[in-house]
Parts: sequence; C-alpha cells; structure tokens
Amino acid sequence: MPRPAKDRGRTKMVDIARLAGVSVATVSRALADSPRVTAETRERVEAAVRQTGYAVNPLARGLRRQEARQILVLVPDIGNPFFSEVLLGIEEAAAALGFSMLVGNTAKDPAREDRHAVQLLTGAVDGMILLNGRLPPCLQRDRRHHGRIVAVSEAIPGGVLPVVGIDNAGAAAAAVAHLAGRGHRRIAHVAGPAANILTGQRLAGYRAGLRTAGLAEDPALIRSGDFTIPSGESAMAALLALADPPTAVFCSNDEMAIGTIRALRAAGRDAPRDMAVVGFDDIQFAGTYEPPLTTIRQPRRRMGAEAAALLGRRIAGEPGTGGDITLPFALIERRSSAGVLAPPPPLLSY
Amino acid sequence: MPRPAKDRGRTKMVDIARLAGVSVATVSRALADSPRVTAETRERVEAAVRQTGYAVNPLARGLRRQEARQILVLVPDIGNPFFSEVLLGIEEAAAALGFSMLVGNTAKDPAREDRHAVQLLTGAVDGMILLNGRLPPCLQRDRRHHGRIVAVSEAIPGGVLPVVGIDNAGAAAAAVAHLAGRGHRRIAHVAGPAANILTGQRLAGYRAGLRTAGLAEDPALIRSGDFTIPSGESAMAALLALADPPTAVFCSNDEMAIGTIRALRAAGRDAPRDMAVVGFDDIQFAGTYEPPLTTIRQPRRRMGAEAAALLGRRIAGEPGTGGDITLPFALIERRSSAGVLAPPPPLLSY
DNA sequence: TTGTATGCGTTATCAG
DNA sequence: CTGATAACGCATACAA
Repeated sequence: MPRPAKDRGRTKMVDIARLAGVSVATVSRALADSPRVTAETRERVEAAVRQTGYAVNPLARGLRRQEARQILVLVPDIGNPFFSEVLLGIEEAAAALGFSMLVGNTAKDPAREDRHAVQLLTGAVDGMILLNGRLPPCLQRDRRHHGRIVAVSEAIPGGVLPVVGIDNAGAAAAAVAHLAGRGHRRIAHVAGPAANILTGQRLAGYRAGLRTAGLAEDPALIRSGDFTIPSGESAMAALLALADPPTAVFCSNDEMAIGTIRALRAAGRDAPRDMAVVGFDDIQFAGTYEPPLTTIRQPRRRMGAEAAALLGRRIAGEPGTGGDITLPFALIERRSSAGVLAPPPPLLSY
Repeated sequence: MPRPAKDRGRTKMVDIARLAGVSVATVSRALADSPRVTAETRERVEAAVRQTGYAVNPLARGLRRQEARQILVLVPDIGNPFFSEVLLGIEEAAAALGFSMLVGNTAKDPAREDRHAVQLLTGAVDGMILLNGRLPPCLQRDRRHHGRIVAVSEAIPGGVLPVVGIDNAGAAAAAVAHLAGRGHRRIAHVAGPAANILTGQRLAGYRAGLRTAGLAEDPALIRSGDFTIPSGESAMAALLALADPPTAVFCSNDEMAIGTIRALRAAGRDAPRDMAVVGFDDIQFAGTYEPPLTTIRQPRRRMGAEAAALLGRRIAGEPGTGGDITLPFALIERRSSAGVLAPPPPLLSY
C-alpha cells in the first residue's frame, strides 16, 4: 500500500459523499452544476461542502480533465513597471476566466525561457503569454503548441503568433507630427536596440512622420540606446556635440527620454526650453517627472487583459482567434515638449 | 472507457519505458536519480528522454506526491514597483528551488484574497507569501496551513507568521537623525494610513529619532497620507499653512515624498532649498527624480529571495523556521535633503 | 537491480 | 436521476 501520507487531513470528495449520503459521482456532478441532479440532492451536497470548507483538488481534476486552468507569462523583467502593469491586466482577466497566472522571469536568457516553457509541453499550464519578444528555443522547434501562445506588446519574429499591442509606427509618426507641428525641423530620434522588433517599427514611424512633415532625414540625428536611462544620456550627449544639434527629440521609450533630459541638464540646458522631448509608454513616473513627460500612452493594463482573453479563447478552441489585436494609443502632451519654436526657420529647405 | 482525449499526443512515461525497453517504475527511478538503477539502464532511459523531449507531467506527479512545487504570492498591486521588485526576488529564488510562482492580485479585496487562498487549502500550491499585510479571511479561521505562509515587508497582525523585512522603526529613526544632524529642529512626518502596520512602526521610529535628537514632538507636524503622491501633496500643503512650518519632512514612502516636493513647487518653493525631504523605500525613480530623493533603501529583491528561501525550508519541514528575518536597510543621501540649516536656532526650547 | 501492482482525487462512461 | 468503476500519469511498497 503506497502511502504518501503528507497532508492526509484534507477533505476530499468521498468525505463529502459520505456526509451527504450520496456517491462521489453525484458530488462531482452537483459541484459541476450538472443538470442531471435533483435540487434537493444538490442542496445536501452543498451543505456538506459548506460545513467542511471543501474545495476540489485542482491537481486531480487537472490530471483527469487534461487541463491545468493555469497560464504562464514569460517576462524579461518583472520589476520593470511597464511589464508589471501588463501583468496586472493579465492577472485580472485570467482570474475572471478561472485561470491562475504563473510568472516566469527570463532575464532574456534562453535557458531560463526553456525551463519555464516546458510547462506548456507537460501540460502544467494551458497557455502562455510572451512579453519578451521571442519564442523560447524549445517552442521554436516544437510547433504543436503555437495555438496556445499569444504575444503582448512585442511581435514575435516570424509572425506566426497573434500579438496584442498598439500601432507602434503610427504612434511614432504621431509623436514626430506633434513636434513638427510646434515648429521643430531638426527632430532627433533615440531608438532602441537594433535587435528589438519595436525599434524597427518606431524608427519606421519616425521616418514616416518626417516625410509627412516634409522634413529631410538626417542620419546624424538617429542614435541607438538600450531602453535605459544611461543610454538616453549618452545619446543626448552625442546629439549635443553635433555641429548643428536638434531642437527636439523623440525617444523610443520614457526611460531614455528621462536620460536625455538628464544629459541636457548636465550640459547646462533644460527641457523644454532648449529641447523638446517626447517619450514612449507613459510609464508611471512620466507625469510626475520634472518636467512632466510628453509621451505615447500604451494601454498596458488593457493589453494584458485582451491578451488573457484572447488566450482563453484559443485554449477553448474557439475559431478565428489567430489575428492580432491592435489597441488605440494616445499622445499625452505634457511640459517636456511645451512651447513653440520661434521664429520658425524659412521654408527654403535647399 | 472514459476518454478525455484532449492532448493525447504528449509523451508519457510508458512511452519512454517502451523505448528504453524497461518498465515505467525503472523510468521513474532513473528520472528521480534513485541509486537503485544501473548506470547503463539510466543511460538508456536518458537517451529515450532526449530523443522524445519528454518531461514529467507535474499534475500526475503532484497528485501522487501530494505536492505541487508551486507557491502563491498574494500582492495588493502587481503594478506597484515596490512589490514587483520583491516579486522578482521571489521568482528567482523559488525557481532555484524548483518552485513555480503564482501571482494573485488582491487589490486589498478580502473576497479576492480568499479566492486565491483556497489554492493553499486544496494543495494547488505548497506555500504562500503575503505582501499585502494581512491573512485572507479563510486562513484566519483555518490555522492548519500557517506553517506554509510567510510575510514580506509588512508584518501580519497577530504576529503568528514569520516576516522578512527591515527594522522599520530603526530606519525611520535614522532618517530623523539624518535631518537633525543637518540642523533641522522642526521635522515633520507624513505617515501612512493608520490601518497599515508599517505606519505605526515608522511613526514610532520618527518619535524615537526626535527624542534621541533632543527634539520635542509637535502633533501639528504629523500628517497622514495613503502612500500616494496626491496624499503627499495635501499633507505638505497643510504643513505649509502652519503658522510655524517645518524645515524638514520625513515621509513614510517615496511617493508621498515626491508629493510633498510637488506641493512645495506649487507654493513657489523648492526642495532642498526651502525644505529638506526624506522618503522611504528607494523606489526605482527616487534617484532619477528632480531633486534626487534622499531615502531609506529596502533590499526589496533580497527580501523576496529570503522569503522564498524561508518558505522553501518551511515547506520542507525544516525545524526552526518560525522566526523573522530582518535585513539591513540603508540611508541613501541625495540632494532632496542636502544642505545644512544655518544658523541653528538657539537651544532655548521654552 | 528491476518489474508488478496499487492508489493519489477527480471526472466521465455506462449501467441501473 | 444516481451509483459503481475505469482511467488520467506517476511513484512507491513489495515481490522477484
């Protein structure tokens, strides 16, 4: 007789059955709201459940039903406020659907990605949400589970998975249009890392925005950072060293925008007086920073919620759940880009 | 013949057994590193595992072993950077111990706390970490699982659970000593909500700090907020309206400290010029804010890691795991409290 | 050292 | 409408 004998005290279905004077099968049905059970029987079962505080063992149920009612979220850095707000949206929507949320921090390490991703292969989780911009290696080979994965914010290279996010190029173009509309003609861009898929989208939008405004692109005005404050500082330092520096800068995220402002101050200048600055994301402290940051707001929480809902539909096997979901962004005008550049330069471009 | 027939393609132990030409029991033992298995047999099993990419089904294993290798973290707000950094520490330490991390957002709602907490009662998770300062209602009645719960940062009323945190009173006293050491004699305190256990600890430390510095306590200099920026603003507005306003303020968290600085600016003053400001927590943007915030740094990530490690020991049933863990804090001196108040007022208190 | 058999707690099939 | 019972995939006591 095998005897794990660990937590033997826990109430189980047979206890409820005994208490209610019915069989376990009936208890199971009563708890599952099956129509094939008398109101009176159900009442007896429910009384026993209340009395004991019983709750179904999810492991046993999961083993039997071949589902875990859990989803896994892979995130490069839980501590990053951008991601944590998305997590919040995911958790709430998942909970509403009866799913628990597992969170795996990957730190962009493929080995850790894989260690977490096996949970999808083993059935420990029913689905997965990717916030880290790529598929774990083991899921690149094994495509059987692609139907249970969705990405948020960053599209996955290859484009086989649905993405929940915003129109990044459109948002970047809107940021540039905002600056051009205030008279700026030398608008710089602090881009993200080349490997990041968002970098390309926002850079494309920056270029489109310049074109729309009738401005020529100057390669010297495009710098790359890595989404951190220090990288924004170096980018701005380089821009200020230019013979003909920009009067405005659009940064691919808020941290780098804050970095550019710090670099301005270090050089004895300030925003928006000497440079209009626009960020991206509207992180928590964007509105609190000095100066408050003009930025593109991403509906992070809603993105998370929509992703969880979409994943729920995919897990349930609903058809037509393969498409992307594009949510609206908003340009939040704050002081960092305030003021109009005057006098506007003459329209003689060349 | 019942046939769930959902994901029937998944490799299981019998497949490995067949492939390796052994029994499932042997496979199980080989995978569990049992000493009772030939090196050669083990090699055959491992080859089959590699070939198929097999991984043990955690639901089945959990049902059999009566453990889930999962822990649940209850947090009032995942989006709050303070908590998300603790989560990061928990996740990493838990993963190292072979535990996955479930995150439940409670929004301080007892009903949601309970919905998540049942996972402990049902065995869906092996343990629980509380970041929200109190026990879910269902666990207040049912004390059987207290051995599998630890708190982080905030102690739980009643003091029955081990807490991982810092010496909040000592840290508050250090903050006051820092200000007193710079010549300030009218030092205000913006406290947290009365219900929060940290509020009392930090308030007590504030008072102790005043006593140590030989300063009298002025009730008019103690205001309450709710840990948000706006509440810090109102608190400072009230302090500035005093006939004899303070020259320094110690806030119970960084958000409220930022709020006080905003209120100063709104009144045409600034920190540290007109008021020295000290916060608490050293949140991500404390060092980036204008002015950079003097604050108490809590080792958030390490607190999370220690909590996970402690919980792991408790789950494993190791003895002597009932005590609190107090980690060192650090007073981070930045510009918001820079400068010395001169001339110091005469020593004639009355 | 390895294989056989049983049970972990549920759900679903089938018979009543 | 209800009850007995066979899986779900794995780990262990016991036999070989």
